[in-house]
Amino acid sequence: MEMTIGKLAERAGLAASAIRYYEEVGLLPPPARASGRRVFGEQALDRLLVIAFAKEAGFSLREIRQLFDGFASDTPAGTRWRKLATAKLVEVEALAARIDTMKHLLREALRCGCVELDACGKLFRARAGRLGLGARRKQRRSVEFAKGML
Amino acid sequence: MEMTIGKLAERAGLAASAIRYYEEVGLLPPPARASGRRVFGEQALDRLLVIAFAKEAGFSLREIRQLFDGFASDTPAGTRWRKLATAKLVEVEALAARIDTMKHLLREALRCGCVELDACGKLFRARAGRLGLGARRKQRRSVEFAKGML
DNA sequence: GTAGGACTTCAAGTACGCTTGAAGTCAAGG
DNA sequence: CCTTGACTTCAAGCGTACTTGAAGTCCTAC
Repeated sequence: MEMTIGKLAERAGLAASAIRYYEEVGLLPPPARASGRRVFGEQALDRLLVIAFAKEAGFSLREIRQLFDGFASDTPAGTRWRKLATAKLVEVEALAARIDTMKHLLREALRCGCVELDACGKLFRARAGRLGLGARRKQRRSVEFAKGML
Repeated sequence: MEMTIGKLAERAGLAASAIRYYEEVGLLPPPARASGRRVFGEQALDRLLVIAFAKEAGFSLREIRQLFDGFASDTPAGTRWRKLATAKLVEVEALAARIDTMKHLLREALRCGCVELDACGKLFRARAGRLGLGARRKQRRSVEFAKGML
């Protein structure tokens, strides 16, 4: 029933350091201690499972905390997290569109017979507008979780 | 024909600091100087267009440099970059699948009537295996460019 | 001659999700 | 008693793609 951080880490498939980190950022409630060491119950594992699920679904740790906060002090009951999930779904769909663009670009590039680098550049000149070049669109990175790939 | 970094930045839709950064990491050849200041020709803009295209297609700056290196010392001619692009296409398709999973998870979550947080955790217990939980899959992040979202 | 604006360099900061290292503590086993 | 192993804390590091700030230089215009 009760376990040390090592056991919990093993069962959750995480590193112990990750669990400490989750605690530090408020994703996991501070567990009981036995002579300094953390002692976790089964609900800690449940929590980690929910976190894993949310991560899989595309939520950042910060967002997951908001999700959890939404559970606690809620209006009707489960309205807040539903809002967040819906918003995330929109983000994910936008991301899917983005991925689709990538696929098209890659296939297009593979079809073109570019051999020389700077020739390609000249090629792009003609249709630079399509890439938003010169448009100086301001970096609004509202899609928090996709940072690595914008 | 010749321009300062400010003009180039404006035409490319980038910040001047970004251009300096590209030069620093070897994406842009060091331009000529006039009393200390960088002086760029039109090909610099071409280069930036190619870089923008590659970024759009999902390549990291490091990968773009490899792409460029491939152009220089090549075997048949344009074989190396084609290899990289093909590999990237595979990565992107994997990513698309990942996004699809996210969509499914989100929709599933929205369908479920979870009201209490820890109840959800118990729910997940039953099918934890599906998430790879407890499997301790080692973080092999070969999909360099998608880091922000794993 | 001097103010302004655009440029220069270099170091450090940003966000995210952890990991790693150093130094110390604790209980059990030989 | 002393080693071993698992734990503790705290600080710093990693990787990506830049941005920001400080301090200095340079040309032009007034």
